[in-house]
Amino acid sequence: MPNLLNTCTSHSGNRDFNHCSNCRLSGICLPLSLEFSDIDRLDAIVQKGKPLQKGEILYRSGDDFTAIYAIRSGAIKTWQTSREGEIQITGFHLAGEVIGLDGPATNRLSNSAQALQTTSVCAIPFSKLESLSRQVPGLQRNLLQLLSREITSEQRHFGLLGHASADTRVAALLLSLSARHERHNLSATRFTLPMSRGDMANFLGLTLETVSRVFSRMQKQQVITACGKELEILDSTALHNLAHHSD
Amino acid sequence: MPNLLNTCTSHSGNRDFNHCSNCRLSGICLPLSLEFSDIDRLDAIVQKGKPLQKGEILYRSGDDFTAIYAIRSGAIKTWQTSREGEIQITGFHLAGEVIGLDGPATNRLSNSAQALQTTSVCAIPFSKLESLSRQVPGLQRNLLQLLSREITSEQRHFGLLGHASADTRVAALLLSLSARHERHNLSATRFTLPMSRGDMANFLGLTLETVSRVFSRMQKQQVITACGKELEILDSTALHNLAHHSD
DNA sequence: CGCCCAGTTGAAGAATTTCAAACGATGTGG
DNA sequence: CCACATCGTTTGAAATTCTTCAACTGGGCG
Repeated sequence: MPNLLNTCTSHSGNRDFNHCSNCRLSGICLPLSLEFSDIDRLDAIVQKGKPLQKGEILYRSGDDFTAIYAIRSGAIKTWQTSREGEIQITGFHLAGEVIGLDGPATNRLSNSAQALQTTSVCAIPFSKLESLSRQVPGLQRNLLQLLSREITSEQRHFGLLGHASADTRVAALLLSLSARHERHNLSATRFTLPMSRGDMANFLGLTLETVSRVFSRMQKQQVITACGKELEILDSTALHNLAHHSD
Repeated sequence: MPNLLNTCTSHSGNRDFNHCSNCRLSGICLPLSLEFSDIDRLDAIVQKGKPLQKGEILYRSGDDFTAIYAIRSGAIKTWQTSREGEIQITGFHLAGEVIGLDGPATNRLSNSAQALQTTSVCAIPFSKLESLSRQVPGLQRNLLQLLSREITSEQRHFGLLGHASADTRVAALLLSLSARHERHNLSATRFTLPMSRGDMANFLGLTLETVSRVFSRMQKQQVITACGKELEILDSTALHNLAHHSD
């Protein structure tokens, strides 16, 4: 399918989608509730690169931290590797979300990031963002909020990983994806999963087989329909019940 | 035991411990590598309260977010409550660590915080900190670093919760506490656990009984000695091996 | 055409949880 | 001062859930 958000990349008009002020994600991205003039200043430091192809690596664990990345379209997975080489997926990130927030900790990225499908991102050089946010309080606030949200969303994930059944974990992930689609006025009940079963499993602290079995069970119970990565949520109430640790 | 850090609270001398510049935690706390004059400006907004007693609540989930808290001494646990009322402990925090970083996300605290022992904290009003950090780039950097470190440390916890055995989880927690004691030039091999077995279990995504069994096993294998909350690490190599998922 | 990859399904196994009982320390009231 | 209740912890045995190992399927692609 064509990447609508990027059809304007080539021409130089001022009113194309290639500026924060016209980006349809400005309502949920870093520019949120900034003045127009401030958005333009942010816009000036943001670098729009060419789209990443599926499988392309955006950055690797250990890379110098220079920028954070706002996802314009597509999907990215981030992960860490333990000393023993085991990987742990730390998140799936969709349009409007910002990644690289682990960088300021040590000035090196601790996660790696890879496109799960064709994905375009805005790179926001961090030192420039830092100095701009010193001058634009609203931007400073948004930046801190971004980091803090990452903290709370990870903490919410603790609950899943710590105390939830396999059904609950899978249901929670599906609902989270669903909700994030809805924010973009996309269908909350029908969408395609950007990641493999194995990725879901890793993220959820399960095995691939368990995730597959949960999918089968949910289909048998008419809660979802899954054909490969195409997902339809048939009974969102039931899914919510599952996500909240009932049986 | 007397709380040395607070013996000076009453008199008004300039060179007591009641200022960031003289706090023995300044090497790991927010003032890290700031100029003296800037530390004084930070100092001016920091509020040192009276110590919390064991069990006292510092803040509750849902409270308005007004300040972050630096722990001067003692220990604090933070947790969240799910919709169903299940609690998930999100962290144990020792001297030199900062909590409340979940606040900026929504301007309400999503965690609750409770003292696990007598604990004194500095409250740092966030709006003042925000404006001061606009003027002091080093402070802005430290603040962002603080949030980012929280993100990475939580991500590291994912690995444990997702893919580690009970032994590994417990070993990792003990080593984490040990390392944090060492930073304060306290014994890395002998200290008292501030939290209950149940708290450890909850944090690690296990049951109280499992944690207890792991403790027993580790004692049988001469890796640790645990008498109630008094812990001694006998074989730190073995503990490290356990923490890295071997058997 | 045949290989490979992602996913599904089955059966056996392992680890943790659950349920239950008992312990020691601490604190309270008779 | 002792009996009794409580709390945090330990330990045992059974139950459960998830994992592991293995075989099989179907689509995509050289």
